[in-house]
Amino acid sequence: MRVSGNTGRGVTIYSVAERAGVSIATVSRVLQDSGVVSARARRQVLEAVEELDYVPSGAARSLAVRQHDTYGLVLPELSGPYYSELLVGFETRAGELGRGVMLLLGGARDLAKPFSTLASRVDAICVFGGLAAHIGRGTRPIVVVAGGAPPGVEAITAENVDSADELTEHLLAHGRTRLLFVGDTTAAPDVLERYEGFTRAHENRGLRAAEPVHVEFRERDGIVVAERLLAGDLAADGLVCCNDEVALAIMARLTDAGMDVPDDVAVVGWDDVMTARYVRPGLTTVRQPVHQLGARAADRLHELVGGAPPRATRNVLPTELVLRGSCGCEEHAARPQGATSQTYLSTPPPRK
Amino acid sequence: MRVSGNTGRGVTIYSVAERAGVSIATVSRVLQDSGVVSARARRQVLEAVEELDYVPSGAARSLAVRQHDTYGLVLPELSGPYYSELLVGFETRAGELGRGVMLLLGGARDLAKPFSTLASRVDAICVFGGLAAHIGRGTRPIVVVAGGAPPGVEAITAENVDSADELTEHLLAHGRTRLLFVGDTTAAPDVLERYEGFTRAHENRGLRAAEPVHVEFRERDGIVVAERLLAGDLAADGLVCCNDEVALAIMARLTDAGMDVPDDVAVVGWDDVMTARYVRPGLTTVRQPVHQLGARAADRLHELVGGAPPRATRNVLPTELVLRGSCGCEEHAARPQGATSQTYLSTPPPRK
DNA sequence: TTGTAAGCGTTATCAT
DNA sequence: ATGATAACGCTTACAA
Repeated sequence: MRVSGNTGRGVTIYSVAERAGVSIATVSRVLQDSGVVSARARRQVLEAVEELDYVPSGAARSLAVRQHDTYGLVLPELSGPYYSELLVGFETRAGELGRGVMLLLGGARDLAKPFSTLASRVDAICVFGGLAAHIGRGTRPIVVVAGGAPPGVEAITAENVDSADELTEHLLAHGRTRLLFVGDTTAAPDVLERYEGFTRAHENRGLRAAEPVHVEFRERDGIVVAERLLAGDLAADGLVCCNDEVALAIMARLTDAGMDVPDDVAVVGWDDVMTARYVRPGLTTVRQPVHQLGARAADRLHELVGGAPPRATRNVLPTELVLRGSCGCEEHAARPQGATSQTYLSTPPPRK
Repeated sequence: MRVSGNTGRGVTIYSVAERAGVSIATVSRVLQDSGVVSARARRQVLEAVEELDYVPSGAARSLAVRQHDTYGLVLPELSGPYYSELLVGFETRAGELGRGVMLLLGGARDLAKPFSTLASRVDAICVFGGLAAHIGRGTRPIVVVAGGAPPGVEAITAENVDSADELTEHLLAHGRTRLLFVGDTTAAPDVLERYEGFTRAHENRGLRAAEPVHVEFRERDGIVVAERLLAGDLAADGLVCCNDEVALAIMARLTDAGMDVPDDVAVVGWDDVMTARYVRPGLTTVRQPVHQLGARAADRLHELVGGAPPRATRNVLPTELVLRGSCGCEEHAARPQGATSQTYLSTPPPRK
């Protein structure tokens, strides 16, 4: 039988109770704002808390209420605005729901151990599509964001096929005849879907789409493609790139070597990064509702934890084309650098 | 007296023990890899874990070991590469130390409650400079990163005064005579330090520095400054901006209006964002060791939790100037867009 | 309105 | 090598 419970050195709820001259139950009540407490008791407890500089043990609370009040987020990295915005959306919504966020970054390391450690500390987990394979056994509620999910696991993703189709058709309509898709379709489900749209646009015109040019996501990978183009190893009058970083790197290298974008070759990308509206010509790209993606994920986790059944159908959020000069659109070509001349193919959302 | 301990619905260490035909102590031993366990027992436990899809309770563990094995990170936002890199550095190092990371984003909301909730769930906290005021009472080990810390609290920051001095002197050496500092010196300690360097460079030449032009951090704020310049409300032949976003926005708007950068006015910034090397002229800027800043913070937290005494002296990390065309450097001015023509004033670190 | 006491699911100390 | 069992610090019926 415990007498004071205040055996250790740390200041606990027992210390506070003792100092305030009340029971630990009362302390808990005022701190949780639950139950009824006399003004006098409340004041004394608050005073004691202040004087003792008391910080409750989240672990003890979690254990007692059998809930961590924390959601986990697993991302591969944090370069560029994409992941950051996803994270912000997630964290913001989680905060609104009164939940904390534990972050796990994929990097190169083996995720198995970190992942299960994470699972032991949170109520539910949101994992980024490309990392879905790392998911262990399905004890915690999980949603996969931006990518395919194993059967039974809920998925939330931005629309890819249609916008890729639309973007490709746009290039085709500009009179381009030899389009290349640049991106590793095996690396991420998103990229594969974009290639599908690329293919579909060709088929709709009775054309046959070229095989994808597999490259990674980074700037240096774009350079490589540009070099191959310049060397004649690759031929194209239009490039549909898996993201803006690659697109921008290609554009820069090509321009650098004396080629003209979009006259010699049109270049388009995905993400609408900041640089896209600062380069000349502006980069035509696809803007994704990344913030909402994150927010939606947090929402769904919350509902799942609350006992809601997982959704069978994929949760798909609409994207929008941002037309600037790099695709060959005349009206944007002449604008000087820095002008944010652009056309939205769907209603632009308010920039947060 | 507890009989099975397995009263609830969840699968606990008791369920595993029962299924494996051993005691919970043995289960704990094999899971923690502590103590000696027979191969047979180990196998049975592992099997039971697998079959039951057992996820340990991090809360219970934390309570027992009186440690969360998690560090908190408090940031104001996540726009641009600055905060992201800080976060990545922090998370990476924390991961290496076997610690999880809980993230709290400042935004507009009141941080008091979220902050103390965070404090109850982690062993130590790293808070970004501008948010230092939100720190409650000092129960947990804390480090402040990129900014001033209250007395007694450890601080880690990038060098600001010297590099600002150097950058300003560089502009002065280019023959510029009317320099303006653009940034809110009251918003962040970092900005104030940069203005100090700006002032010092002037004093070293017997000149008097102009008062700072107070603006926020964002692109739109840069636009405002550019408009004032164009309207003649402000006069300058050189702009030292508190960050690249503002600098780029100004440059773009000015160029747009027919002015020439750097001929009419030189523009420099801070952070070396991606766009800085894609615009023409390239933006001269200061690169900060943000990743290391984060990593160092995680390291220090770890040491503090381990019982090390807080350091009295500020931990200052060196920065480097990145010279491109926007400051008036001839050799970079002529390079076509996209070329990463630049000069480092100190050894460039390997890009991670 | 307040207090008592039974959990919550681990770890770790003793015995055995 | 293994098993009881006492913490760990909190929440929450249930009593008073």
